[in-house]
Amino acid sequence: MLLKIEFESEIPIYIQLKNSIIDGIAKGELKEGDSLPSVRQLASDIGINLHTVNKAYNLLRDDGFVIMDRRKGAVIGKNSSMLSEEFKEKLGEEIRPVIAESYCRGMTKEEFMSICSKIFDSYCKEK
Amino acid sequence: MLLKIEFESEIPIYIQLKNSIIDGIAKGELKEGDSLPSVRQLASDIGINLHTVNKAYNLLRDDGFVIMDRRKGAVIGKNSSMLSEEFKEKLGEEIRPVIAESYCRGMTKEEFMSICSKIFDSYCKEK
Amino acid sequence: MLLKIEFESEIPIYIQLKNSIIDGIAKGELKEGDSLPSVRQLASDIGINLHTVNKAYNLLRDDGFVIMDRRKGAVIGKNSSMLSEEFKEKLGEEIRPVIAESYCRGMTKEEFMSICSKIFDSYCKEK
Amino acid sequence: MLLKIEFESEIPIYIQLKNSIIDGIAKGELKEGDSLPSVRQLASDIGINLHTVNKAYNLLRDDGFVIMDRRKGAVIGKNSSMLSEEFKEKLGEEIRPVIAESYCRGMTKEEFMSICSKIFDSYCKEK
DNA sequence: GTGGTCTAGACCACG
DNA sequence: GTGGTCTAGACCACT
Repeated sequence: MLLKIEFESEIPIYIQLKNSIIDGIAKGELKEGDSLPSVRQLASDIGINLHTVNKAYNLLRDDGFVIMDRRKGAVIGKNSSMLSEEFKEKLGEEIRPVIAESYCRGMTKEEFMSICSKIFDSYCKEK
Repeated sequence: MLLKIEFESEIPIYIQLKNSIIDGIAKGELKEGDSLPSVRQLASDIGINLHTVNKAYNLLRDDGFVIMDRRKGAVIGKNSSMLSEEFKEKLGEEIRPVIAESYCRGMTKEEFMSICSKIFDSYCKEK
Repeated sequence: MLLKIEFESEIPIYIQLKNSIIDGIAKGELKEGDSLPSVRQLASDIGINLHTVNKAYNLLRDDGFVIMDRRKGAVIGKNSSMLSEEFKEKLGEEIRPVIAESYCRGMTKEEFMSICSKIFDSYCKEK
Repeated sequence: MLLKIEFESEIPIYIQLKNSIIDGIAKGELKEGDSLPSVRQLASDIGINLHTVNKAYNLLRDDGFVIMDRRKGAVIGKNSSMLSEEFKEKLGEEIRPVIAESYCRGMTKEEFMSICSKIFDSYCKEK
């Protein structure tokens, strides 16, 4: 699996890293039981700080995507029953301003839905 | 129009403010030509620093939502033809990780689309 | 002569006004001896403050483009021998950063000179 | 590279700073990949506030001259394909009043073009 | 009165 | 140590 980090981006590296791994899980490239590279390994591979990788891993652990094992390091957990009401609320708050801006800029509902649909399909089909 | 700012939020105040105003435009509460409160007025109303308001206004100006009129201060601009390819790209990059996480957490495409649809309708119908 | 003022511009109105009048002189629309509208007249025509017009007129007077006559108001002066070394210096300082940026952005000398040439011709020919 | 700031000038410090850096790029003193001093460093060197430096850096970033690297701070970006139509328009509007005034003051086209030519060459030759 | 500029100092997120 | 955010208060240019 290939990790792309944009150091120029305004998005923090540890968030990009977290998103990349979730993206990998969504695409099926990372499956339950797969182990992630060690913090040190990944940090030196990408050329970033240890703390940065650590922070990403911890976030993934907090969200249930990853389980930290003392021997095996970080392994992908079983992603089930993670669809809490809390997440749905957070989701709504997150996409609301995006939708508002899209609407203001003149995007039709159809176009917006179409874009979402394509992205969603890019995960569903490959699995 | 009522502006809600959550000071405890991790989202910067000036971003919340910007989003609130775009939300107001999307809802039709703010229309082309309407003038916004002065930076000082709004700052004291909300209880924040005027520079924070200023930053939000400048971002809105850069995005074309607001025009700084030398006589009237900040007024809502005409939101037309702002649907650039650049924005669509940014939009895709912004929602992709949100969709990836939703998918990983077990959300179906139908459910996700339904949530988006409701939010979109909350703007469309009131217009 | 038609005066265009952009209230949304970042350029102060009194500067725009001054530039417009100089533009009119350059185009030959305003000639020596022509009288400008009264401060009150022009202010109400454009819909701006008296002080703003006054400021523009005073600048034009300071630069020798206009002479303030107690009876006739502001009249266009004779624009000759105003090519001081001081002005040439100021000119150089003013266009240097413009040229630097143009060059950095990849504009060739030919293209830049061509643009200048066309603008210059727009004044020369009409006279 | 030496930065000259005139505190008595009517031109805002952050604009002078921005122009100085673009000037440095044009002269070839600053090349792609070179990193700029940190905002704090530069601010204390020049003797101004760090926010003023920050504003200049952010403008340069918005214009594509500089990239904010999360690890290395501000670095000079690749200045290519920045010659948009938008810039050409802005350029024309910016130099038009300068040319108009020069013409009114009796400057010949040849003299004006000669001044521009010399300034342009001062950048070209050193590259 | 408006926004724009500059200063000063604080805290935080990031790496 | 980096830039980002926020506050506070000052002065100025513009209208």
